[in-house]
Amino acid sequence: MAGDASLLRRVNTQVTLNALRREGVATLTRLGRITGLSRQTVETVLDELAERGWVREIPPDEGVMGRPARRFGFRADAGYVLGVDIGANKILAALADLNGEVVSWHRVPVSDGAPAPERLEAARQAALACVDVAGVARTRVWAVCAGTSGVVDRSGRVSLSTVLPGWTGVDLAGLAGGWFGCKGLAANDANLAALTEHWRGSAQHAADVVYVLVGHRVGAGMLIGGRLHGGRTGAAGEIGALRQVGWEDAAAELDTHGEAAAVFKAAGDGDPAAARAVERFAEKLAIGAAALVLAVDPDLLVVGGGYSRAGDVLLTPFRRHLTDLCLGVPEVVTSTFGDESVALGGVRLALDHVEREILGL
Amino acid sequence: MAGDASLLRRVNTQVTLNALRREGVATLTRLGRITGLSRQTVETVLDELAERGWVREIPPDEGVMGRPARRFGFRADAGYVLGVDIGANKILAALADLNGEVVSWHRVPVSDGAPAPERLEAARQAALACVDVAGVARTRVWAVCAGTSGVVDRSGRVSLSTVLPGWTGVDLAGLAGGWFGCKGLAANDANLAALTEHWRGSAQHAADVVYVLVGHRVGAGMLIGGRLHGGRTGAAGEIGALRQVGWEDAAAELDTHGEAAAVFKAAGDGDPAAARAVERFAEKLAIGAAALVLAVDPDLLVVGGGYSRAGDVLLTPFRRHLTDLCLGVPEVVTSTFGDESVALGGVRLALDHVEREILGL
DNA sequence: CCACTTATGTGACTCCGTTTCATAACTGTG
DNA sequence: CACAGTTATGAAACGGAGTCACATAAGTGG
Repeated sequence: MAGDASLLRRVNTQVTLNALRREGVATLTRLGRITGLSRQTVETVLDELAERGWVREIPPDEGVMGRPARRFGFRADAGYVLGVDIGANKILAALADLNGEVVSWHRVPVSDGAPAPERLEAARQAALACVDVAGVARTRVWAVCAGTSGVVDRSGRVSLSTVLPGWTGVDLAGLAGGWFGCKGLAANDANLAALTEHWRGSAQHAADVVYVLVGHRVGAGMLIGGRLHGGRTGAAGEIGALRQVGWEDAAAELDTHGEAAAVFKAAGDGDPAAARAVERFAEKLAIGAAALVLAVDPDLLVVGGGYSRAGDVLLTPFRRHLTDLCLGVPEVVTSTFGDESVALGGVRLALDHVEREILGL
Repeated sequence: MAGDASLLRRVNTQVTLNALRREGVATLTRLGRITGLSRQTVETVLDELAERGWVREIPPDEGVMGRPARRFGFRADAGYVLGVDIGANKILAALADLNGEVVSWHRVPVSDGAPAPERLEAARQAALACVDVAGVARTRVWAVCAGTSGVVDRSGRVSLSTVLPGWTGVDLAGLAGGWFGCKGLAANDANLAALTEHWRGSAQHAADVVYVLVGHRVGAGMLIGGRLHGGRTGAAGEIGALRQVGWEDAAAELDTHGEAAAVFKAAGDGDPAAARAVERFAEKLAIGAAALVLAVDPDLLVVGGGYSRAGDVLLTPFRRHLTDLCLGVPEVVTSTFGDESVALGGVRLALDHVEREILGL
């Protein structure tokens, strides 16, 4: 609780490292100015960090006035994190360095009805391949985070899945960690997508975000205070379970009109039957979204998932119904990421873990 | 961002002060053991705090072995905070010291239909009287927090009130601060009640709490991560606004059966008509509660407000319907506080402000 | 009154960070 | 190519904060 002098050093190390991560490469003097520390302090801190492998000294810049300054760079390649989206039809893995820059993608198809062991094996293969083709040693993966549809509890177990066969009860976090002998995490896909939008997408400046994942299945995730909010059992956002909301059959009903993309297209082209179907879908979507909006009153509502590509054809009626149902409607935007958002969210969550647990704080 | 030696002192001062607040009165040696600091450090810190008025030296304990130890006590009476519940029929003010111990209550009735200026004047009078009868100088009130029904935005303005006449648009926080020339805060009543339950009631060990305030009017508040979550506009929890939920008319419908307390009593005594009315009320309540539970998946659901005194007569059907509607139902308990919960929540919120802004951190 | 117990007081010491000033290592210009 | 100008490094002195060890003070209990 209390601190002695070493606390000061820990704090300043953290501050310096963060500054360097933002800068990429920086001289001692510059880091001193940024952090408010003296050059000497920054120097000893960086020498320590270099010894521990977090930071690397880089040859001085040439052709500038004055004595060449010692330069340091954050070793983003000291470790890696992996995000894996385990979906109904595909598995997508993303390997990123400690700056969160993705260095390798790997996608494999998987069948809708694949039993859990087959899906898990495919995920494992994809994860390993993603790392191997990047030429990264498997031991340098420090954390893995899997994302999937369904309810994922705090420990990373799938406690309920209605779409993937045999998926309920799978200990995703444990298994994913086992692939690389590192920390394993798991979370709901909509939650991870929300995290991605907050990290690099359209929700960057919002603290409280509701993300509605609209596709063949409809789900929702949320961020409260900039942090993922899963709730007691990981089921936060599962408003679709409420009969009065009817998310369960909204997509199913739309499907009766044909391929979803085609229905949206037809509606956009003025086909009245398709327009009515989209209208009904938008209304059902809006009821659930309204319940979430009224419950948490977010700064922003992000609509993502495959069907969000329909754009205004879906969004316009959706906004209209939402305005009808809510007191004050937050800004509604579409996701800026496609189907990489879940894997990227996994990268972000794994990175959060690494920053907290390994970089210390 | 970065810190020099004085940061260390600030941290350790904070730690020591917190320890002393928990202990009430403690010797230097004991504080040293608790905080992990050396006796010397604790001593200089406490001498500083004594000089600044936060802490007072207390005559040594007698009749114990060894050399008498210097003892210090937190000066809980250095400042005070005030919580004011501005309700439809009453105004209740609570004055508390810096330990949160209430030293004075003051209650005044107010008419249902009183216009805003009259209600505000009554609140002001109650607040001042509450302080005056306690013999506390008005200048020693460091923060005031008002609680009221309706939507209260971040700045403490009532942005929407459907029950109190002329209430929409009132700058409660500003006015309340003006009464004592100190910081003024304002929040929704259900939110404050939730805070009280988390502070001293049945929600002490829950991080995410939904509080449903059940009375003539039904409202909800919530805590996320132990902190009040108001949302963008302060409307978080206002699920009653959704037609599909029907909280608006739930209470109104119950009222057609007579005085609510009497209806609950009759239902408990086996009157079938009353039982049906309660059943319908419980169901409507449960639909909204289920929406909140599914949205945020809290650790705990607290049922409070006047009608919660009905106990199991209401709670049993409520729980049944909730179980029907939700995936996994959280623990459901009744509030441990009566109608003081809102004023107490005001005390807590004001205290939070004082701790953050004045005690520093 | 003396042994025992417990807390205080003091001085030396360590860490960490800052300031200051001299010095080093470049660029570019006459 | 020497020299002014610029920018960074290196070293030493210093001060704040915390710790440790040990001597000393002020009680209690027989």
